[in-house]
Amino acid sequence: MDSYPKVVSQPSEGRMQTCDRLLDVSERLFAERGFRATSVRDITSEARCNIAAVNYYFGGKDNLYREMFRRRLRALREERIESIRRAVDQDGATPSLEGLLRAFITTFLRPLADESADRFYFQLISRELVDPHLSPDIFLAEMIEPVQNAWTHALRAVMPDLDERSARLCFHALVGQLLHVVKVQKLLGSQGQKEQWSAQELVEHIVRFSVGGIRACLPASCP
Amino acid sequence: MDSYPKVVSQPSEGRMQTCDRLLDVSERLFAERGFRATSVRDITSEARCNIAAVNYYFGGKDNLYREMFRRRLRALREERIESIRRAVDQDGATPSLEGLLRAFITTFLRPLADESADRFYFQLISRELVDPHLSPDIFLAEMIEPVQNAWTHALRAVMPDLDERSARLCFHALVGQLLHVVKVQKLLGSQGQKEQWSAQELVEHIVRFSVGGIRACLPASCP
DNA sequence: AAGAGTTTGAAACATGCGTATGACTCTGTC
DNA sequence: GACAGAGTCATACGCATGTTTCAAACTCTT
Repeated sequence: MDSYPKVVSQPSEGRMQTCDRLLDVSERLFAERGFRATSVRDITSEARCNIAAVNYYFGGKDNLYREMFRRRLRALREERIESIRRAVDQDGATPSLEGLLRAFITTFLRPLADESADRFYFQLISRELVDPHLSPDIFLAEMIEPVQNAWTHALRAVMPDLDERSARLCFHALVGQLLHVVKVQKLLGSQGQKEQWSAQELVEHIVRFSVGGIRACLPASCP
Repeated sequence: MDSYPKVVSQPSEGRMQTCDRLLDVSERLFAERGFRATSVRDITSEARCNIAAVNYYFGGKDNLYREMFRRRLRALREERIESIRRAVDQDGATPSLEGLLRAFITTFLRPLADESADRFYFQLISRELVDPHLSPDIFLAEMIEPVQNAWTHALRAVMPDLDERSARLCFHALVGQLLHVVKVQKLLGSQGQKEQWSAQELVEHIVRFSVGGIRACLPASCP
């Protein structure tokens, strides 16, 4: 599409290329401050390069944002779908609802680990959902829809009596919990708040809550 | 605190005062576009007054935002707490979990009605959670904490076997669902998406899901 | 009617923004 | 050694922003 140098030379260079530093720094700053609150000067300053580099490599701030976002989107999506798939046909015979949930939740929260390369991506997605700067179908078509489809399909394999509309609603109920709990956790942490939860505790709670929630959505009560 | 005119004269004037027009317009624009993307010129232009009015009445853009936010905060909080209280001791005898949930969810979603005076407030809160522009304790102390306390208290009255930590987590799970489902609904609506849910359907689903979720968080399984 | 106090108005100010330009350095090729 | 091209740099342009200024217009009391 565009004809900017992008990553022309192979990444064999020992030192990090300007292009990658821009992507890394902008990922962190966009996540921490948001798109508009992050200036090109902030980014290039922290990336130790000239202002013109953004336009030279990406052709503008918007394109930098888009490329930064796309960079991790595919990998993250595939990781989630793959984890769903594995949870369904892991034990061959009877996959459990709880196993499916635990697998998805764990994978979903993995980027929050402190050492994770995409630990800023979570905040970035939260921002993009509330205040989109990408053409909406990018995130919808390349993330939400595929994952939702995989999950809904897996869920209905585990619980055939659940109708599809309910299954999709359950998916959003689950994702809503995940996004919100992380947000609240961070909000309470920034304050000198006493009440906190460990990651382990959060996962366990969401698993239990969602197992109960999904079971309750069955037409009649069954196992 | 500040010594700006604020609403000095009584609101007996037939025509709307500049001050109120500024609050109304800014509420809508801040909700639709976000804080930074809304300029003072945009606001004063739509409010049909001079740019200087914002600084004259509020002393700056930030204060306008804060006052606009505070204006509805107390009423909304009291409405939610009151609805919780009413749900608990309505029938005198045994309040039901489902009744408590339905009451809270309905009240929570009420501002989304098209004619509601605070129909923009929902989006505003979503934005403020992800990208805060108020000192954090304002929203935490004047909204989240009081409502969470009321709800947790009511929930434990209905289900005494539920421990407090779980009850608080259940609260956030519920709010997370509510905020996210609205977001997704809007996202799908902006696209030419086939799948949509009616407000009625959403409420019913969240009630069922949450009733099941909360029951599943009990230490041992009981009625 | 006069004058004090309040509210509006047009214009300007300083700042920060995204982007563009042209010169410079470095590296590899002939 | 000359050349070409990629990358970097300081700098500047045009524009939008929040805020300020100060005079004009209005409102109300006396």
